[in-house]
Amino acid sequence: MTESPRTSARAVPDRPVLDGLEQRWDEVWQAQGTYRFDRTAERGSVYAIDTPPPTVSGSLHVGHVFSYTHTDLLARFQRMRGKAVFYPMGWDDNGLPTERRVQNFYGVRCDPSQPYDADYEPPADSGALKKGTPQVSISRANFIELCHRLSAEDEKAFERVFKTLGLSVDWQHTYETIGDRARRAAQRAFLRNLARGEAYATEAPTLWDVDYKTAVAQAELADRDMPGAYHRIGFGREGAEPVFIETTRPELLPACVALVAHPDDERYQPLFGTTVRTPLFGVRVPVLAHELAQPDKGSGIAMICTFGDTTDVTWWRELDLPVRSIVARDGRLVMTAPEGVAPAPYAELAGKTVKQAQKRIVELLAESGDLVGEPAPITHPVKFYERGDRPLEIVTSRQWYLRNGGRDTGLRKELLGRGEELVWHPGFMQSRYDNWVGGLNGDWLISRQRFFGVPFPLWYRLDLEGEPSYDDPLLPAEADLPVDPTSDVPAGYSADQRGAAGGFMADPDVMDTWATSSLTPQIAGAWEDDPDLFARVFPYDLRPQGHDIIRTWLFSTVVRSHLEHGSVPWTGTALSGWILDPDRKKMSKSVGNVVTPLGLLEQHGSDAVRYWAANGRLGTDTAFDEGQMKVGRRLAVKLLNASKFALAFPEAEAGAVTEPVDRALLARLADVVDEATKAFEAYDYTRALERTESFFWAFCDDYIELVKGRAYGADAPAAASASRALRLALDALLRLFAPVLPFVTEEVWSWWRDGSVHSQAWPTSQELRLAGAGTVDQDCLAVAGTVLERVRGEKSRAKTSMKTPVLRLHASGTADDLTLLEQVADDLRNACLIADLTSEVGEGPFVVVSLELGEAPPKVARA
RNA sequence: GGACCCAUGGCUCAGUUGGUAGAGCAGCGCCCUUACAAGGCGAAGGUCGGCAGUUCGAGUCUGUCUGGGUCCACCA
Repeated sequence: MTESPRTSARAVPDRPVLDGLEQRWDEVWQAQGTYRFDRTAERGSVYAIDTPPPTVSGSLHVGHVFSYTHTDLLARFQRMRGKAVFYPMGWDDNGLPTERRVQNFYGVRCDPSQPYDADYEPPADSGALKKGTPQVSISRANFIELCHRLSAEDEKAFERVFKTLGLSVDWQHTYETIGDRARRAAQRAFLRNLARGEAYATEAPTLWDVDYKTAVAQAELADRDMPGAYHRIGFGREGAEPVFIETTRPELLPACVALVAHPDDERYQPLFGTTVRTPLFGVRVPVLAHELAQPDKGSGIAMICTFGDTTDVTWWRELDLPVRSIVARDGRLVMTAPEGVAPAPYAELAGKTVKQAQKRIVELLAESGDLVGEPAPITHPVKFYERGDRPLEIVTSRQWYLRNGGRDTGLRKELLGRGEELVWHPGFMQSRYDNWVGGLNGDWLISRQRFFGVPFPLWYRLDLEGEPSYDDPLLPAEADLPVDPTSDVPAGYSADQRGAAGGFMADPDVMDTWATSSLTPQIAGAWEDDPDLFARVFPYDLRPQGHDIIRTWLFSTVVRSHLEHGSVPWTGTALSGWILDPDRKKMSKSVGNVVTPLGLLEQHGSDAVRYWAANGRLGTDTAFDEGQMKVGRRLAVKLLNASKFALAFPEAEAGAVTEPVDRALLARLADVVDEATKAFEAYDYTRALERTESFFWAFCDDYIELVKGRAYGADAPAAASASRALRLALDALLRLFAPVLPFVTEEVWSWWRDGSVHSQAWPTSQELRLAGAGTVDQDCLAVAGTVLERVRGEKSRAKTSMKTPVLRLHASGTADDLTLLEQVADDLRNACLIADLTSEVGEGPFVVVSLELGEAPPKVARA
């Protein structure tokens, strides 16, 4: 492909092409600030978007291209409707994904006990590390430096993809979730939550990832089917047969604190109130009754361990049982047996992983005869951290929580009410929200025992023994935020008092990434930092996002806004669907990594890829379909060529649309504008595109063919009417296509118009009706279409060229039809090469009665 | 176990308030026609997952079943 020659800024190229449009127009848009937010606009004329900050942990994938295009379509429509569009971009670079990427990329591990090394440099061949390369321990500060370094590189790459894709983001409004502004907002919001009693810390059993060594929240859980086995184990009784339980976690036997059966279970009623002895470890545990025990499960009686699953936690709490923990935070069994547990057999398990311990204890139980029969294999769902590799354990630890209605019916109702206030696109997605909020079983655990995150902004006083007092933390002033309590010093203390008796210590934890992400409206809108801006954008108009994170991002954002501002964070939300493999599965990582966004954009062109994305309705999963991209590319090419044709004739004076066909075309286009507008207003960009596209192809195939002869012809007024109508139609069409095909429409616009098409007003039917001289009968186009179709059909059937003349054509229809025919007769003679066009009044619809083809013209070799 | 979405020609999908189905792609045939051959034109191809209802009439409303998919819950 060669670059189209362009002699001046306003000329139609001889051979227009799509290649290179992305770079050329992105540069112009950035230079001219085409998408800059007008921050003098009043709230009423602002359209504010709470853009999803993509996770910066590698590369964007096809799904991003898909859903971010959806947002851009809506943004561009709103902009053309006269709104000042606030369309920021954020980078979600804090949290575990970045840590994991840094670990793998540089082959390092964060060890908070290491001192900072100012001269540390990661290995030069980073990024090509083989799996299993031993990780180098570096300090927390060095680790965080690497997080910043790597995420900054990724963010540059992401920005390039988004610009190539043509997102009309205002790149002057960007933020990072680990940036100062985000940390300040997250800490400020937390301090206010704390002051209002919405945030609290407590020591309790929590779900724990043994690899990441952090607590995780309910919203981050994922069930995975895992192989397991029921082990039937006997518990000894004084002077009676043993009681048999079945468990999938025999390794937790040393942590057993009771047995439990349903109160109505007659088999076990005699045992309630008695005690039994755990095999191997000889601990005396009570047999208790609780409604949660299911008689039909296993043997109907379960062992309660501290802690095997969340039901254990419930039993432990409600039955007021002691703690006998054996699983440490690294996923290994503690070295010392809990009190009362026989040390000898336990010593065989100490230090082993849960998996290893299970293997050994099964051997021990088999040897001792306490294991009955062979373990019965089953497959059962096991809770995982959604990013984790090993099943979650439950450990007791001190954690921060934020009230989210999980333990408070009143708050839960209010939050359901907020969901009701939102306009959901599509509407059925609200049930996801309702399901989730209705099913919450605890408050939101917001603390993480990690490094690259927003630290909790507080310190604890140390008493004279050096023990922290958690009840009255030392808090920073809001004006001092953000703070890092591990390096900053609380007011009234000096740095050398850190960790000293009578001094202070930092809260060691960072916030859950969602605790920051839930504040994206506040961060992007510069809450408190720039009250003027915030007032112009909040509450936002739109939250676009994936439907998989309704329970996390969407819900948590509603929670924060409800607590802090007493309102919804936005008035509407648009949920994009998944990208599916050609075999209808969710787009797999492997495919997603092979098909890189930039590669796609380069191969098909951004407009073509956007066209494919625009065909995916909100909330609907869409197949990854390069065929659709080819169709989109063809559409863009067609737009270039049709525009070139439409602009080939001299510009006529205003009001020169006189011919019925021309006026009918504009009238039909006016209807299309109305439909597209209505669809876009309802967030149905797909329908808007479909209507526009359908009109456009008819415009090319029928209308242009019909008026071509007249436009080239010598009848000046008639030619002027065609030229004028072509330009009016093109003008409106370019604007209708502009949200979907920003590059090609801008290119064509630049051939004959000033400014950017993206700054123009969205077309209205009114302007077309005015230009097209009011209401006209569109049916002459239908009559012409009937003739065109028939003539093409006959020529095709006769396997002859479209240049073959029609000697005679005879049509029949109502008197009205024949009047319409008369209006288009000249154009039809030109377009179809009809020598003799006759008609008669007849019954029924307009129809071509007969036609006779002439001789095909001699084939002439083209130059 | 609870909730939600989907099921229309080989493939991907339209079908707005109910009136006997539309498009694109693929396949097939034809055409170098002065905007367009990485193009254009044309013909063919479905009775709308099954069943039962409401209705004069249902792809389009109700119930039910089947088959996909998703979310949540359970997970001794």
